[in-house]
Amino acid sequence: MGDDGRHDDGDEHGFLSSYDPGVFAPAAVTVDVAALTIREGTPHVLLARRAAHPQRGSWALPGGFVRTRDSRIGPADPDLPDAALRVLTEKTPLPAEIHLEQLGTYGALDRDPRMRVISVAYMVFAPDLPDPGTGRDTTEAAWLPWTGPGTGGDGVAGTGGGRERLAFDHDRILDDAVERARAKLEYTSLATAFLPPTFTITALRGVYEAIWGRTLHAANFHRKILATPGFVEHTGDLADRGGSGGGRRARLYRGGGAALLHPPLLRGAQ
Amino acid sequence: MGDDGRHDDGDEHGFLSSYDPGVFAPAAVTVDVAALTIREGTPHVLLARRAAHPQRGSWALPGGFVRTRDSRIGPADPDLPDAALRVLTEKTPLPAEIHLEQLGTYGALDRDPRMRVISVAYMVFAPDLPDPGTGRDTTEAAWLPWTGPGTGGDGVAGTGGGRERLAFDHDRILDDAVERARAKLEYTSLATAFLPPTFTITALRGVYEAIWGRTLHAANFHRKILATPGFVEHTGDLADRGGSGGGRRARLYRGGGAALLHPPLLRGAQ
DNA sequence: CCAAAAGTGTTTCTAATACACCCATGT
DNA sequence: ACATGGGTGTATTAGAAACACTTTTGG
Repeated sequence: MGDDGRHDDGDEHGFLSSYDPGVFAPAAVTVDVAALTIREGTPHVLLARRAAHPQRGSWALPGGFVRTRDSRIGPADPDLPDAALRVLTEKTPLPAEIHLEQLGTYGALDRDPRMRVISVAYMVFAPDLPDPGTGRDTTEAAWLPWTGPGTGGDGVAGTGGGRERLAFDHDRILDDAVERARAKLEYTSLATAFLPPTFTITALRGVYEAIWGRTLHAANFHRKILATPGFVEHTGDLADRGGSGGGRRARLYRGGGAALLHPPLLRGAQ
Repeated sequence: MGDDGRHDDGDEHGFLSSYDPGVFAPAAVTVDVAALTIREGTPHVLLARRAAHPQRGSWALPGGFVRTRDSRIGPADPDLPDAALRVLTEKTPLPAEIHLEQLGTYGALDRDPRMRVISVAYMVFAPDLPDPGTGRDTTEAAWLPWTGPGTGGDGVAGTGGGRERLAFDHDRILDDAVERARAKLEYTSLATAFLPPTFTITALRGVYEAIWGRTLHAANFHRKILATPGFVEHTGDLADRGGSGGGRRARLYRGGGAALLHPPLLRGAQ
């Protein structure tokens, strides 16, 4: 912010009142949210059909313009995370505890045909949530599987589990989000964000296997988790038996305090 | 971007021509750059004195508004990294190869007193560069030492090597940048970005020691670097002896192709 | 010769991996 | 009884850390 549009030698108060934002050709600022969860062992993402042009009818990440001042639509967003949560709850109800973090900002001049739109992308990691009903704005929304980088990259729908391409550069944002999630599983306790408040070690392993896309050695994983201080803590309870064919009841854990894991869980060799 | 300010049932072309950005109260978008280097074993950051209000005269990260359309000031920035490099080269000349990456975006409603300013922060990691002359816009700029989180946190200048507080929330951005650099040294080849094209293993170790703020075991570090595939490759040359008291001449290396390190260099125990 | 810095050898210890095995529960 | 999944024991191996030592240079 060293380069101002106006050079003013007056006192600070005089400057503030005479400031004219118009000279900077302000851009529109949006937030887009890549909300990830795990269903049936594969990553899913919350998508919404665009109700308006451009690219009306395409799937897109939930998003919307950042509100910079109070209006009849609603109050201004105090900060960017508030805006991200707001656009997300317009599509689906969220539990009280939700993991939200910034992914990055996308601002190529031509990424939106209307005008320069600079989009601050957020990631949400959530446990398996119910399917969204038709939202407040009557836009269709759904949790859809993410099956690999460039899911819609070749634009072919319905082949090999693919999905049509997302609107704007949202395919790239989504791929960046999954790649970030993969990396953060190694050295943070992020995986617990995909699970309900209490969970089993096997469920935790399922998160790693779904996001990393490969199986892990169950016995060693179990030990490694318990050997990492602060990752999980035992609740004292056992899981009530889930349906199928037998097996010992697993112990229940909840997330420990630690955000960073020492040592990390490396996915190098296996 | 699912929430548009205008609900239009017409065709896409009609929508584009009738679109009115004004309804969204667009924010100003800036880029701010935390350019880091290492001098005499401690991290330094490029700062510029603010030439205009608000906070005129305070040190701040180099920054400026993103140009969203061509004007007499200059052409529009094609993408955000272009804007970051532009505002940085206004303060100091840069070498051809420069490591630039996005840090994050800061958009709290009250972070700038003029209006809502959303700032996309970038990081630059550079080898030791000459002191900037007085820049094109006559703003004073200098490489100043970063001595710890909250360098200016208590607002006291001149005590304990401290520095006055930076403008806006730039102290926080700078601290976030250093913390990110610390983490990335572990699992990427980022450290080489702080060095000239060829360097010695000892110089590489100096980068780790400066950023992590502690000494490392020289012999084990040496072996570990050479055991990490793709981190460095030998040039075949030796460093020409630097001044002081004796010592064997070190081999010269250049950066290898690898961006990610397997295994990582953990700073856990040592 | 001596000090200083680069680089290698070697021992010790810890942690990752693989695999065998026991425990608890459902059918 | 037996299949299934949870959890533990243990041997093997790879890597991290500590320390001694050799090599090469400047004074």
